[in-house]
Formats: sequence, C-alpha cells, structure tokens
Amino acid sequence: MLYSNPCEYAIRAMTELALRPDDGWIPVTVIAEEADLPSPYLGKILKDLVRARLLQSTRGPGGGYRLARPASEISLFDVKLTVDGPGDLERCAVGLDPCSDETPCPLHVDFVRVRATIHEYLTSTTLADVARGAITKEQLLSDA
Amino acid sequence: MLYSNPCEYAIRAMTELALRPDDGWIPVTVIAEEADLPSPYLGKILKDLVRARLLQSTRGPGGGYRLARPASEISLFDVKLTVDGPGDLERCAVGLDPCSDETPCPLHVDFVRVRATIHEYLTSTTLADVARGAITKEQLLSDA
DNA sequence: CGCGAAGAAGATAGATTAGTCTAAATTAAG
DNA sequence: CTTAATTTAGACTAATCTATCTTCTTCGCG
Repeated sequence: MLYSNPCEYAIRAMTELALRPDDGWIPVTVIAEEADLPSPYLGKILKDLVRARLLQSTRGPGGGYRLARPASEISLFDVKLTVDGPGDLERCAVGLDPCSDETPCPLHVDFVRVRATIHEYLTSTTLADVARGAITKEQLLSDA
Repeated sequence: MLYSNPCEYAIRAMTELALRPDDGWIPVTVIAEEADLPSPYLGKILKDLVRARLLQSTRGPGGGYRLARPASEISLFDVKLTVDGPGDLERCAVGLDPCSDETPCPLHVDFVRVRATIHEYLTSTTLADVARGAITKEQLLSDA
C-alpha cells in the first residue's frame, strides 16, 4: 500500500544484499533468484539505485552489486524516495490541487498526522532492521 | 499514496454529492464537471458504488446519483474497500509471502502500527468531514 | 591482447489500467 | 405513446507499467 511495485522489489533485493554484508559483489541473477524476482527488470531498478548512490556496482567477471553504505545507514525512506520519487509522499489526501499547508486540501489537518506516522516509520526503519526481520521469519518458517 | 486512481475519483465525486445534500438526483455529467473528472469513466466507478450500496441512482430525465446514506455515515474506509478491495490494506510491508501474525514478514511488528494508524484514519473520517474541509479550502482560495 | 563475465542501455512485447464510445434499458414529461 | 434524458453494460482504444530481449560497454584474467 505504501510502495509501488518496483519499490517493493528494490527493498527485497537490497535486503538480500544486507543479509550478505561481506560477500563482495553479487550479480543480479543471484539477487533475483534469492528474492524471487525477474532479473532483467530488477537490473533496471538496481541501476537507478546505483545512480542514486544507494548501491555500488562493477562490471566484468566477479562483478555485481553491493550496498554503498552499511545496511543500518540506509532507510526505507531513502529507497522509496529514489524509486517512487518525492511526489508520492507529498500528495494531498484527496487529490485536489493546489494543496499545501497554506491552502490545505480537505482533510489536510487529519491527514498530515497519518503522513507523519508513515514518514517516521520510513525514516527510522533501515535495511538492517528488515534483514533482521527476514532472519527471524526464516526461523519461524523452518520450525513449522 | 493511500488510494488508487479510481478510488480518489470516487472520493472526489462523493464529496460533491455530500456538498449538495438536498439537491435530489445529480447526473454524472454535473458531478464530473464539478469535480473535474472524465465523466464516462466516472460513470463506471459510480456504478460500482451503487452496487455496493453507497450510492443510489435513477434513470431517465431528472435522474442521477445521490448518497445512499447521510455523508456523516459514509467513511473513507467504506469507499476504499469498495473501489480498491480488501487486499490492499492487508498486504505485508515488504511483500514476502506468506505473511500473517503467526509468520510475520520482516517489519510486521512495526508496520502493523502504521497500518493501524491508517485504518483508524480511514474509518473515522467521513464524507461529511471531507465536505467540510472542501468548503474551508474554497474560502481560503477565494480570499487569496 | 583477447576472451568471457558481468552491468548499462535501449528496443520491444505483454499485461494492466485509464479512458472513450456505442447501444440498450429505464424513466419522466408532454 | 412518443420523445428526451439519463443510467447501465459492454466493447473498444490509448496509455502506462511490467517484463523481456538484444546489443554494447566495461572489466578481470590468462
């Protein structure tokens, strides 16, 4: 509900990278397989993340992708901002333009509270948190 | 960010209806013009809202649409549920299936809090609130 | 240097969504 | 009973999004 399709893919792919911090460069094909995503499409998304300096990449044999910073320093907000752009988070609740704090849309007042909650969640949650959750989940599933 | 395109249209159209509670039946063309929406497309959406019993309609001369209940008794949640379906609000934060309270996705714990905030907002906000906000906004704009 | 393994980039195809158009059904009014 | 206004339903078109394919560039290694 919060993320577009490619943004969700980006988070899942980056979580894979966060889970192997010292494996060097990981090729798209490997990431795609682990995260169960279509690899050529994922490649495009990762390319954008490289351009936004959230990932690094290198070509040639042994090449691939890796996080540009420690996972604990990349927030979901960083990812969403890169993939979905800034507009998505700033839109008014009902889509009546123009909408700002000065000329608020109907519901602006209540909606800013919701938006603040979302924003706080996105900025305070890092890929390290997601990776930690992924490990927990795997354990739960293997126990079952 | 919370609503699909057609859902946003639905809210805007229904807000128009909420603003004229005693005008009887309002044709799509009028609603579409007021809300600045494509009228044939809006017609489809309104039809679905009729089927979901959020609107009533009648054909023929003098026909059109009206709210099936007072605006204060129709929540944004009602509208979103009808137009976007139930799945949208239940999805996991990262899209890793399976995801439930028993086998939570990474972030499930933090995310349910965000989701609860959104849910609370949608259920507690009615079309009457939106209409009230729309009036306020219009005044602000005309003053400027 | 030359070969092969990768990412980068762009063209293309398929699927989904947004939007239009036409015809049919219904209703009110004369 | 006829006509005009209106919703309803469905076919159709256009645009966007998802995904694939192909080609090119870069890089490591022998």
